[in-house]
Amino acid sequence: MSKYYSQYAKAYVSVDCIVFGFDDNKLKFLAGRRKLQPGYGEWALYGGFVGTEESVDDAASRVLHELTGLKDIYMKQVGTFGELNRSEGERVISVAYVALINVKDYDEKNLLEKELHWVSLENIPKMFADHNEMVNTAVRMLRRRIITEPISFQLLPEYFTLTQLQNVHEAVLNTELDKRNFRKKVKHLPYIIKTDKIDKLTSKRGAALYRFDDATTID
Amino acid sequence: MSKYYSQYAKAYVSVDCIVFGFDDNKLKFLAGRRKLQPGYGEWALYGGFVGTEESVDDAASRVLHELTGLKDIYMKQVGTFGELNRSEGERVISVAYVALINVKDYDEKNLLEKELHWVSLENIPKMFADHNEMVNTAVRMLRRRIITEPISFQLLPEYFTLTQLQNVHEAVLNTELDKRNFRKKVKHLPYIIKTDKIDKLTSKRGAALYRFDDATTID
DNA sequence: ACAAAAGTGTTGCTGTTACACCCATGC
DNA sequence: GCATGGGTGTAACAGCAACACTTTTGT
Repeated sequence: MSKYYSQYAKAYVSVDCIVFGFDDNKLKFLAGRRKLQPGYGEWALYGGFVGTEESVDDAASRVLHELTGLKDIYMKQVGTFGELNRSEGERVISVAYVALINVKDYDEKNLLEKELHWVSLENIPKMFADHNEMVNTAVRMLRRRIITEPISFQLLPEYFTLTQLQNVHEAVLNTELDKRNFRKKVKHLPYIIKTDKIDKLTSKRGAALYRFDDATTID
Repeated sequence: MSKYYSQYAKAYVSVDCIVFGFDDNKLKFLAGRRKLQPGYGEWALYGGFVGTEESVDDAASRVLHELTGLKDIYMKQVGTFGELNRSEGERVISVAYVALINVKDYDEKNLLEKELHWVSLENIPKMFADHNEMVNTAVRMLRRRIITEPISFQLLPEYFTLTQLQNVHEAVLNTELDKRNFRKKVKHLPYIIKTDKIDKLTSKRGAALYRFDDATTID
């Protein structure tokens, strides 16, 4: 292996994950107390360093798996944060990733073991370094995407009611939506499929359960 | 300076620039022949390494200035490319940036000195490493942005005709647009201002010149 | 019986598309 | 006078927003 670039400086490259979940009709994300210096004990996103034998995207997948126990979850690059002062001591450049999960799939044991919390968007604490900025960018990205791309169901279980789906949209967009208009729009979406299952838990009358259809998303 | 993370590996971090210009009614970008190993002589985007005393965004600004001689040009992060095999020899992670310039502001001397070319989107050569992917991502981003954000004028001189503006949109979106509908829409945009100047160069009758108004973009 | 959530249509408005001709000027 | 690009309006249409009541059933 020749060293073509040896006259330049290297930097640590890390990934930080904004994992969104939908719970209690609120959009929340996972954050914990930092276990490393610098910033030990501060609120922070869960992250990790990019290893020598993995791509940056693979590192994000790995870290997301460590964090959630889940595989193949929705994940997108948010952006790269490379200010000089973002981490004292050593130069660290961080690539932020957003992920969407169904909180029911998340093993609560992880919260205790890793001392993580679901943080509601209304109560975001001051976080380590530029992590607040990462979260803000991720939220903006999610808001843009949820109206143009089929991703909202990623925050729900396999089978969901239209009311739940609407609640997700309302929580993400931080607005109220008209029930009839919302349902009308959903009817035209090819990838939201009505099933013959009925949910009897959340209402006395019972609500039809829908599911997402992967097959119709190839466009 | 303590070394908190010393057990992890570092990587070279570079920036690569996709500089778009509009010329001959076509959308083009700057590319040249690579001057470094690996990949010497291959078609490549212009790039550079992130220095120890600059942020990643600052590095992109600096590289864009080297490349174009221009300051304060429109610039956005496209994404970070961190596959293992993207550059042989050493691990290099690259952050791609897109920039928009008015080709008339570009000093043609640079083309010769740096052996650069304006490459039309229709004739993109096979490029070094993942640079083709970077360009594709940048084009997709530009197409999305041009319909939602006031950026098209960045590709034009300070004063421009509506026909020129329409040509920019057509070149970026790779579609034909209806002249009357286009002009109707532009009339409603608060940041495109009609001036009393008239362009007599491109038509016998003369066309009204418009300009972009920064003040009305604060929303 | 009543509380609680599910479900359902219509109307007006707004923005988008499709479409064809006259205007001013340089040559 | 004619070729060249500049400039303009209208009608159909689609998508979006506003709006209130009935249904089902567990308690």
